[in-house]
Amino acid sequence: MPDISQVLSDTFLRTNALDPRESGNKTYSISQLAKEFDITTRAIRFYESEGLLSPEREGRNRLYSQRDHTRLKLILRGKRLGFSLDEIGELFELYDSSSTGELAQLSRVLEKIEERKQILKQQLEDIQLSLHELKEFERQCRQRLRQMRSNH
Amino acid sequence: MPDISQVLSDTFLRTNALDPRESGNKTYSISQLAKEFDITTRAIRFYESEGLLSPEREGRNRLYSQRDHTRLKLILRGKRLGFSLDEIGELFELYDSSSTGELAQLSRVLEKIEERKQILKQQLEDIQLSLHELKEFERQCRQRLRQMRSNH
DNA sequence: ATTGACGTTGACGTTAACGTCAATATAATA
DNA sequence: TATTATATTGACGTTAACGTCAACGTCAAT
Repeated sequence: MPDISQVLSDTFLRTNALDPRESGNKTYSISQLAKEFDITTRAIRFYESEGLLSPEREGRNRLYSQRDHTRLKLILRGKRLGFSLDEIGELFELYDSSSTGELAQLSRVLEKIEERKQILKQQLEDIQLSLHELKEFERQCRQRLRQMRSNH
Repeated sequence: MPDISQVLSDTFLRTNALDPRESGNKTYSISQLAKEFDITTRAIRFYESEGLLSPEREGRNRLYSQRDHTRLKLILRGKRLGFSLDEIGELFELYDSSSTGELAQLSRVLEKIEERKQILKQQLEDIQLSLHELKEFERQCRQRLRQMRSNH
Protein backbone atom coordinates (compact mmCIF):
# COMPACT_ATOMS: atom_id res chain seq x y z
CA MET A 1 0.00 0.00 0.00
CA PRO A 2 1.96 3.02 -1.25
CA ASP A 3 2.05 6.11 0.90
CA ILE A 4 0.84 9.28 -0.74
CA SER A 5 3.38 11.35 1.10
CA GLN A 6 6.06 9.33 -0.63
CA VAL A 7 4.99 10.45 -4.07
CA LEU A 8 4.87 14.10 -3.17
CA SER A 9 7.01 16.50 -5.12
CA ASP A 10 10.53 17.00 -3.82
CA THR A 11 9.71 20.51 -2.82
CA PHE A 12 7.14 19.23 -0.37
CA LEU A 13 7.45 17.20 2.76
CA ARG A 14 9.43 14.05 3.21
CA THR A 15 7.98 11.96 5.99
CA ASN A 16 9.39 8.79 7.54
CA ALA A 17 12.58 10.59 8.41
CA LEU A 18 15.29 8.38 9.84
CA ASP A 19 17.54 9.28 12.74
CA PRO A 20 19.66 12.14 11.46
CA ARG A 21 22.89 10.89 12.95
CA GLU A 22 22.60 7.25 11.86
CA SER A 23 21.86 8.08 8.26
CA GLY A 24 24.21 10.29 6.29
CA ASN A 25 21.71 13.17 6.21
CA LYS A 26 22.89 16.68 6.82
CA THR A 27 21.77 18.32 10.06
CA TYR A 28 21.63 21.93 11.25
CA SER A 29 21.89 23.82 14.51
CA ILE A 30 19.31 26.44 15.33
CA SER A 31 21.64 29.33 14.61
CA GLN A 32 22.68 27.84 11.29
CA LEU A 33 19.06 27.81 10.22
CA ALA A 34 18.54 31.29 11.60
CA LYS A 35 21.46 32.60 9.58
CA GLU A 36 20.52 30.79 6.38
CA PHE A 37 16.91 32.01 6.41
CA ASP A 38 17.68 35.36 7.98
CA ILE A 39 15.32 34.99 10.93
CA THR A 40 15.91 34.86 14.69
CA THR A 41 16.31 31.74 16.77
CA ARG A 42 13.36 32.99 18.78
CA ALA A 43 11.17 32.72 15.70
CA ILE A 44 12.32 29.16 15.04
CA ARG A 45 11.57 28.10 18.61
CA PHE A 46 8.23 29.82 18.34
CA TYR A 47 7.35 27.80 15.25
CA GLU A 48 8.17 24.69 17.22
CA SER A 49 5.97 25.77 20.11
CA GLU A 50 3.18 26.17 17.58
CA GLY A 51 3.69 22.62 16.37
CA LEU A 52 5.14 23.51 12.98
CA LEU A 53 8.54 21.98 13.67
CA SER A 54 9.65 19.08 15.83
CA PRO A 55 13.39 18.66 15.70
CA GLU A 56 15.31 15.90 17.42
CA ARG A 57 17.36 16.59 20.52
CA GLU A 58 21.01 16.03 21.10
CA GLY A 59 20.96 16.30 24.87
CA ARG A 60 19.18 19.57 25.48
CA ASN A 61 20.00 21.06 22.13
CA ARG A 62 17.84 20.98 19.05
CA LEU A 63 19.06 19.10 16.00
CA TYR A 64 17.36 19.93 12.73
CA SER A 65 17.10 17.42 9.89
CA GLN A 66 16.61 17.99 6.17
CA ARG A 67 12.89 17.55 6.72
CA ASP A 68 12.91 20.36 9.28
CA HIS A 69 14.91 22.46 6.86
CA THR A 70 12.31 21.90 4.18
CA ARG A 71 9.46 22.61 6.57
CA LEU A 72 11.02 25.88 7.62
CA LYS A 73 11.37 26.89 3.99
CA LEU A 74 7.69 26.10 3.49
CA ILE A 75 6.71 28.06 6.60
CA LEU A 76 8.49 31.14 5.29
CA ARG A 77 7.01 30.81 1.85
CA GLY A 78 3.58 30.42 3.38
CA LYS A 79 4.14 33.59 5.35
CA ARG A 80 5.21 35.47 2.24
CA LEU A 81 1.97 34.30 0.66
CA GLY A 82 0.03 35.84 3.53
CA PHE A 83 -0.95 32.65 5.34
CA SER A 84 -1.10 32.64 9.12
CA LEU A 85 0.95 30.14 11.08
CA ASP A 86 -2.28 28.34 11.95
CA GLU A 87 -3.16 27.98 8.30
CA ILE A 88 0.32 26.74 7.53
CA GLY A 89 -0.12 24.21 10.29
CA GLU A 90 -3.40 23.09 8.73
CA LEU A 91 -1.69 22.51 5.41
CA PHE A 92 1.00 20.44 7.10
CA GLU A 93 -1.65 18.37 8.84
CA LEU A 94 -3.42 17.80 5.56
CA TYR A 95 -0.30 16.54 3.88
CA ASP A 96 0.44 14.32 6.82
CA SER A 97 -3.08 13.00 7.24
CA SER A 98 -3.29 12.14 3.55
CA SER A 99 -0.66 9.50 4.20
CA THR A 100 -3.16 7.44 6.22
CA GLY A 101 -4.84 6.58 2.94
CA GLU A 102 -8.31 7.42 4.18
CA LEU A 103 -10.66 8.31 1.38
CA ALA A 104 -12.64 10.83 3.37
CA GLN A 105 -9.45 12.66 4.26
CA LEU A 106 -8.46 12.75 0.63
CA SER A 107 -11.55 14.59 -0.47
CA ARG A 108 -11.15 17.05 2.39
CA VAL A 109 -7.62 17.63 1.16
CA LEU A 110 -8.94 18.32 -2.31
CA GLU A 111 -11.42 20.80 -0.91
CA LYS A 112 -8.70 22.63 0.98
CA ILE A 113 -6.54 22.71 -2.11
CA GLU A 114 -9.36 24.20 -4.14
CA GLU A 115 -9.89 26.78 -1.42
CA ARG A 116 -6.24 27.79 -1.44
CA LYS A 117 -6.15 27.88 -5.21
CA GLN A 118 -9.06 30.28 -5.30
CA ILE A 119 -7.40 32.61 -2.82
CA LEU A 120 -4.12 32.43 -4.68
CA LYS A 121 -5.77 33.13 -8.01
CA GLN A 122 -7.50 36.14 -6.51
CA GLN A 123 -4.19 37.39 -5.17
CA LEU A 124 -2.59 36.77 -8.53
CA GLU A 125 -5.21 38.95 -10.19
CA ASP A 126 -4.76 41.64 -7.58
CA ILE A 127 -1.03 41.65 -8.05
CA GLN A 128 -1.15 41.71 -11.81
CA LEU A 129 -3.64 44.52 -11.73
CA SER A 130 -1.49 46.47 -9.31
CA LEU A 131 1.61 45.87 -11.38
CA HIS A 132 -0.16 47.27 -14.41
CA GLU A 133 -1.29 50.29 -12.50
CA LEU A 134 2.16 50.87 -11.07
CA LYS A 135 3.70 50.64 -14.52
CA GLU A 136 1.20 53.12 -15.89
CA PHE A 137 1.89 55.46 -13.01
CA GLU A 138 5.61 55.13 -13.57
CA ARG A 139 5.20 55.86 -17.28
CA GLN A 140 3.36 59.07 -16.48
CA CYS A 141 5.98 60.09 -13.93
CA ARG A 142 8.73 59.68 -16.52
CA GLN A 143 6.77 61.57 -19.10
CA ARG A 144 6.29 64.40 -16.63
CA LEU A 145 10.03 64.44 -15.95
CA ARG A 146 10.75 64.79 -19.67
CA GLN A 147 8.32 67.69 -19.91
CA MET A 148 10.01 69.46 -17.03
CA ARG A 149 13.40 69.06 -18.66
CA SER A 150 12.28 70.24 -22.10
CA ASN A 151 10.80 73.35 -20.47
CA HIS A 152 14.21 74.09 -19.02
CA MET B 1 1.03 73.64 -14.96
CA PRO B 2 -0.83 70.33 -15.20
CA ASP B 3 -1.23 68.31 -12.04
CA ILE B 4 0.10 64.78 -12.15
CA SER B 5 -2.70 63.52 -10.03
CA GLN B 6 -5.06 64.64 -12.76
CA VAL B 7 -3.57 62.34 -15.32
CA LEU B 8 -3.66 59.30 -13.08
CA SER B 9 -5.58 56.29 -14.29
CA ASP B 10 -9.25 56.18 -13.39
CA THR B 11 -8.62 53.37 -10.99
CA PHE B 12 -6.41 55.63 -8.92
CA LEU B 13 -7.14 58.69 -6.89
CA ARG B 14 -9.01 61.74 -7.99
CA THR B 15 -7.96 64.77 -6.01
CA ASN B 16 -9.45 68.26 -6.05
CA ALA B 17 -12.83 66.88 -5.11
CA LEU B 18 -15.60 69.44 -5.02
CA ASP B 19 -18.27 69.65 -2.38
CA PRO B 20 -20.23 66.43 -2.78
CA ARG B 21 -23.61 68.08 -2.42
CA GLU B 22 -23.02 71.00 -4.76
CA SER B 23 -21.75 68.88 -7.61
CA GLY B 24 -23.84 66.01 -8.91
CA ASN B 25 -21.45 63.40 -7.49
CA LYS B 26 -22.80 60.35 -5.79
CA THR B 27 -22.26 60.13 -2.03
CA TYR B 28 -22.44 57.27 0.46
CA SER B 29 -23.28 56.77 4.11
CA ILE B 30 -20.95 54.75 6.29
CA SER B 31 -23.26 51.74 6.38
CA GLN B 32 -23.70 51.81 2.61
CA LEU B 33 -19.96 51.51 2.20
CA ALA B 34 -19.80 48.85 4.89
CA LYS B 35 -22.44 46.78 3.11
CA GLU B 36 -20.97 47.23 -0.35
CA PHE B 37 -17.45 46.21 0.71
CA ASP B 38 -18.59 43.71 3.33
CA ILE B 39 -16.69 45.26 6.22
CA THR B 40 -17.83 46.81 9.51
CA THR B 41 -18.42 50.49 10.13
CA ARG B 42 -15.86 50.17 12.87
CA ALA B 43 -13.23 49.28 10.32
CA ILE B 44 -14.12 52.28 8.16
CA ARG B 45 -13.88 54.65 11.13
CA PHE B 46 -10.61 53.03 12.05
CA TYR B 47 -9.19 53.70 8.59
CA GLU B 48 -10.18 57.33 9.05
CA SER B 49 -8.49 57.50 12.45
CA GLU B 50 -5.37 56.20 10.72
CA GLY B 51 -5.54 59.00 8.18
CA LEU B 52 -6.51 56.84 5.23
CA LEU B 53 -9.91 58.44 4.73
CA SER B 54 -11.19 61.94 5.42
CA PRO B 55 -14.87 62.19 4.55
CA GLU B 56 -16.89 65.36 4.75
CA ARG B 57 -19.39 65.88 7.53
CA GLU B 58 -23.08 66.55 7.29
CA GLY B 59 -23.58 67.78 10.82
CA ARG B 60 -22.04 65.03 12.92
CA ASN B 61 -22.43 62.33 10.30
CA ARG B 62 -19.84 61.26 7.80
CA LEU B 63 -20.52 61.77 4.11
CA TYR B 64 -18.38 59.78 1.72
CA SER B 65 -17.61 60.98 -1.80
CA GLN B 66 -16.57 59.03 -4.88
CA ARG B 67 -12.97 59.73 -3.98
CA ASP B 68 -13.48 58.14 -0.56
CA HIS B 69 -15.18 55.22 -2.26
CA THR B 70 -12.17 54.74 -4.52
CA ARG B 71 -9.76 55.10 -1.62
CA LEU B 72 -11.60 52.45 0.36
CA LYS B 73 -11.42 50.10 -2.60
CA LEU B 74 -7.67 50.72 -2.78
CA ILE B 75 -7.27 50.15 0.96
CA LEU B 76 -8.93 46.76 0.69
CA ARG B 77 -6.93 45.77 -2.34
CA GLY B 78 -3.77 46.81 -0.55
CA LYS B 79 -4.73 44.66 2.38
CA ARG B 80 -5.38 41.68 0.12
CA LEU B 81 -1.90 42.21 -1.26
CA GLY B 82 -0.48 41.97 2.23
CA PHE B 83 0.34 45.64 2.78
CA SER B 84 -0.09 47.11 6.24
CA LEU B 85 -2.33 50.11 6.73
CA ASP B 86 0.78 52.20 7.32
CA GLU B 87 2.23 51.13 3.99
CA ILE B 88 -1.05 51.88 2.28
CA GLY B 89 -0.94 55.31 3.87
CA GLU B 90 2.58 55.82 2.52
CA LEU B 91 1.41 55.03 -0.98
CA PHE B 92 -1.43 57.50 -0.66
CA GLU B 93 0.98 60.16 0.52
CA LEU B 94 3.24 59.48 -2.42
CA TYR B 95 0.43 59.90 -4.91
CA ASP B 96 -0.68 63.07 -3.19
CA SER B 97 2.78 64.57 -2.80
CA SER B 98 3.56 63.95 -6.46
CA SER B 99 0.89 66.53 -7.26
CA THR B 100 3.06 69.31 -5.84
CA GLY B 101 5.22 68.94 -8.94
CA GLU B 102 8.48 68.73 -7.01
CA LEU B 103 11.16 66.91 -8.90
CA ALA B 104 12.80 65.41 -5.86
CA GLN B 105 9.48 63.96 -4.78
CA LEU B 106 9.00 62.44 -8.19
CA SER B 107 12.17 60.42 -8.06
CA ARG B 108 11.32 59.24 -4.58
CA VAL B 109 8.00 58.12 -5.94
CA LEU B 110 9.77 56.20 -8.67
CA GLU B 111 11.97 54.52 -6.08
CA LYS B 112 9.00 53.47 -4.03
CA ILE B 113 7.27 52.15 -7.10
CA GLU B 114 10.30 50.06 -7.99
CA GLU B 115 10.39 48.76 -4.43
CA ARG B 116 6.76 47.71 -4.57
CA LYS B 117 7.18 46.17 -7.98
CA GLN B 118 10.02 44.00 -6.72
CA ILE B 119 7.96 42.79 -3.79
CA LEU B 120 4.98 42.13 -6.01
CA LYS B 121 7.05 40.22 -8.53
CA GLN B 122 8.48 38.11 -5.74
CA GLN B 123 4.97 37.38 -4.50
CA LEU B 124 3.88 36.58 -8.01
CA GLU B 125 6.64 34.01 -8.30
CA ASP B 126 5.76 32.55 -4.92
CA ILE B 127 2.13 32.25 -5.87
CA GLN B 128 2.76 30.74 -9.26
CA LEU B 129 5.14 28.24 -7.72
CA SER B 130 2.61 27.33 -5.08
CA LEU B 131 -0.16 27.01 -7.63
CA HIS B 132 1.97 24.59 -9.60
CA GLU B 133 2.72 22.57 -6.52
CA LEU B 134 -0.90 22.51 -5.48
CA LYS B 135 -1.96 21.34 -8.94
CA GLU B 136 0.64 18.59 -8.87
CA PHE B 137 -0.52 17.53 -5.43
CA GLU B 138 -4.12 17.54 -6.61
CA ARG B 139 -3.24 15.44 -9.64
CA GLN B 140 -1.65 12.83 -7.42
CA CYS B 141 -4.60 12.83 -5.07
CA ARG B 142 -6.97 12.17 -7.97
CA GLN B 143 -4.74 9.44 -9.34
CA ARG B 144 -4.72 7.82 -5.93
CA LEU B 145 -8.51 7.98 -5.81
CA ARG B 146 -8.73 6.21 -9.18
CA GLN B 147 -6.40 3.47 -7.93
CA MET B 148 -8.53 2.93 -4.85
CA ARG B 149 -11.66 2.64 -6.96
CA SER B 150 -10.14 0.22 -9.50
CA ASN B 151 -9.01 -1.99 -6.61
CA HIS B 152 -12.60 -2.17 -5.48
C1' DA C 1 -44.49 58.76 23.37
C1' DT C 2 -41.74 55.08 22.33
C1' DT C 3 -39.63 51.95 19.34
C1' DG C 4 -36.17 51.06 15.89
C1' DA C 5 -32.71 52.17 12.60
C1' DC C 6 -28.84 54.70 12.05
C1' DG C 7 -25.29 57.60 13.53
C1' DT C 8 -21.57 59.40 17.02
C1' DT C 9 -17.31 59.20 20.43
C1' DG C 10 -14.55 57.00 23.89
C1' DA C 11 -12.34 53.19 26.00
C1' DC C 12 -10.99 48.74 26.90
C1' DG C 13 -10.26 43.79 24.97
C1' DT C 14 -8.14 40.52 21.68
C1' DT C 15 -5.16 37.85 18.59
C1' DA C 16 -0.91 36.86 16.01
C1' DA C 17 3.83 36.71 15.73
C1' DC C 18 7.23 37.35 17.54
C1' DG C 19 10.89 40.78 20.60
C1' DT C 20 13.23 41.25 24.69
C1' DC C 21 14.91 40.39 28.66
C1' DA C 22 16.63 37.14 32.64
C1' DA C 23 18.74 33.28 34.57
C1' DT C 24 21.12 29.27 33.49
C1' DA C 25 24.00 25.43 31.20
C1' DT C 26 27.79 23.69 28.33
C1' DA C 27 31.75 23.47 25.30
C1' DA C 28 35.68 25.33 23.20
C1' DT C 29 39.22 28.69 23.37
C1' DA C 30 42.65 32.15 25.23
C1' DT D 1 40.69 29.67 34.94
C1' DA D 2 38.20 33.18 32.71
C1' DT D 3 36.09 34.47 28.63
C1' DT D 4 33.40 33.73 24.65
C1' DA D 5 30.00 31.53 21.88
C1' DT D 6 26.26 28.91 21.80
C1' DA D 7 22.50 26.82 23.65
C1' DT D 8 18.28 26.33 26.95
C1' DT D 9 13.57 27.66 29.36
C1' DG D 10 10.43 30.93 31.24
C1' DA D 11 7.98 35.18 31.38
C1' DC D 12 6.56 39.59 30.22
C1' DG D 13 6.21 43.29 26.45
C1' DT D 14 4.71 44.93 21.85
C1' DT D 15 2.30 46.09 17.52
C1' DA D 16 -1.47 45.88 14.15
C1' DA D 17 -6.10 45.79 13.09
C1' DC D 18 -9.76 45.80 14.43
C1' DG D 19 -13.96 43.75 17.98
C1' DT D 20 -16.88 44.86 21.51
C1' DC D 21 -19.06 47.17 24.60
C1' DA D 22 -21.14 51.63 26.70
C1' DA D 23 -23.47 55.82 26.58
C1' DC D 24 -25.53 58.95 23.83
C1' DG D 25 -27.93 61.85 19.68
C1' DT D 26 -31.46 62.05 15.77
C1' DC D 27 -35.00 61.14 12.90
C1' DA D 28 -39.03 58.51 10.94
C1' DA D 29 -42.67 55.41 11.80
C1' DT D 30 -46.03 53.23 14.78
